[in-house]
Amino acid sequence: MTGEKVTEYERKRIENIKRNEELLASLNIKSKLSDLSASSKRHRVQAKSYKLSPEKKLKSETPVVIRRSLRNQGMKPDSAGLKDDFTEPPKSSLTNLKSQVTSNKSPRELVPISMSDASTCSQSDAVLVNKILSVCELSDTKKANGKVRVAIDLKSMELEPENVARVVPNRILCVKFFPSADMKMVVVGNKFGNVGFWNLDSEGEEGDGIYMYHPHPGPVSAILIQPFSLNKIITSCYDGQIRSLDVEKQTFGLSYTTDHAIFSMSQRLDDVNSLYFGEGHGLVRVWDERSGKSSFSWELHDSRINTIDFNPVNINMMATSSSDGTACIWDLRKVGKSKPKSLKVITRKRAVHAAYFSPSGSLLATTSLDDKIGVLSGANYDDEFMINHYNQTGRWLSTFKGVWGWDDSYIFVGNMKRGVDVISTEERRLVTTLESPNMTAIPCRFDAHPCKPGMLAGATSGGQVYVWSS
DNA sequence: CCTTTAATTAAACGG
DNA sequence: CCGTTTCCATTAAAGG
Repeated sequence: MTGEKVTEYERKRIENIKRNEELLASLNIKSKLSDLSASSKRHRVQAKSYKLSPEKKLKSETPVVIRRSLRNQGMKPDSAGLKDDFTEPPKSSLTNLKSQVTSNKSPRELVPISMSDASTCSQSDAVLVNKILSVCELSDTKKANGKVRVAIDLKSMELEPENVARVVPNRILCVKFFPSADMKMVVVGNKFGNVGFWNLDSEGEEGDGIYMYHPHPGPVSAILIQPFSLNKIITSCYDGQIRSLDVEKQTFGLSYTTDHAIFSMSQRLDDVNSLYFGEGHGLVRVWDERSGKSSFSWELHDSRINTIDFNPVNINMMATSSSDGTACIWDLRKVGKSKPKSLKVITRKRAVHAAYFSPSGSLLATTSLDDKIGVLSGANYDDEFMINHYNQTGRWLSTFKGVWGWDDSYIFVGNMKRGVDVISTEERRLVTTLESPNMTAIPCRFDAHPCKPGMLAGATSGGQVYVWSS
């Protein structure tokens, strides 16, 4: 699509600007170090009251180039990530200047990064590590990580003030609950490559339950958590990396790297060793984690793939949504050298940003920039009804993606008036909007807690997370 | 055709 | 409280 080329140009331009900025930042980084480290402590203290944040942004010295403070990007004062898709790597002066003030690894480097190196908070994260590992060590009989499928009462859903927090700075692109009923913990990824953890069960514990790391140099596009190995958290990045956090080893390992952006990632329930991700301008790649090889790659779209999802019941069925204006359902039963068989193509007027199967697998919800949410149903997904829904989030907000709740009844999607619209598939209309004075910004990305009915996390473009609960 | 510009938009920050 | 800054979306329209 022509839009893609504009984006490419834009990216290139921004990269150059960023590079200049990095150079300037390096020149006077020493004078800023004290300020940066001093204020990084305050960040956590104020994390739950974003409005009163005392953080000071580093004042820009020149109005021409776009400048962002390292702290504003959630980075340690000495770490910096550079991407070089379009030009030669910045050698010489910049590299040397940086090496004078840092011995830390850049998140761009193709090696594992330890959690402590990636941590952006001064406080110890031992409580977080212990929490995750202790739930992992529960005996199988005590474990409660089964996915629930129940009807919920929308009226019971509320947003308590203590379930609001700023977990990371800036724009959140993805949010995910740990798939365990023994935990109320969300993980988010933001535009700067930060991965933030928020333990909502941190009552009586030290700190506020919020921990932040910087394992990626760019936007985090997806988060996967293995239901049966909760200590393994996989993240993908626009800068072409997939990292796998092993909480036991306390390292963000590097699973895959490419020059192309990774916009989406998913996993089949029956195969935890394969990652499916959308790479570049329409490629779906299947990566075998154990062999470290790409088992398949298919050119399925003409533009970026925004979501990949698997039918929870018919496990060979995969749905993709793309900025080429289509959403597709694929049959993965016969994948040899050729592409999977296309079972269904939905064509929309504009980019499609999500296509998710319902919990029973019999419905497919699509969200498109053409201001419609579509629901496919029927034996071959031949029936479709559309709901008008304003999806123009503009430049500063992540796009809306309608997600399913705990059964096939409802789809949850953000709206531009700081509410969560709820669409009933039974009534085929918008039935209610979740609103709360505690929701002071627009929630764009959602995740329903797989084991706790009524618990829904909404994430904003300002780094906040709202956890609604019954 | 391809390339480039402008306009749009919400929220955090700071004076 | 209000003006400034954000700048990895997206599209339409203008320009070559």
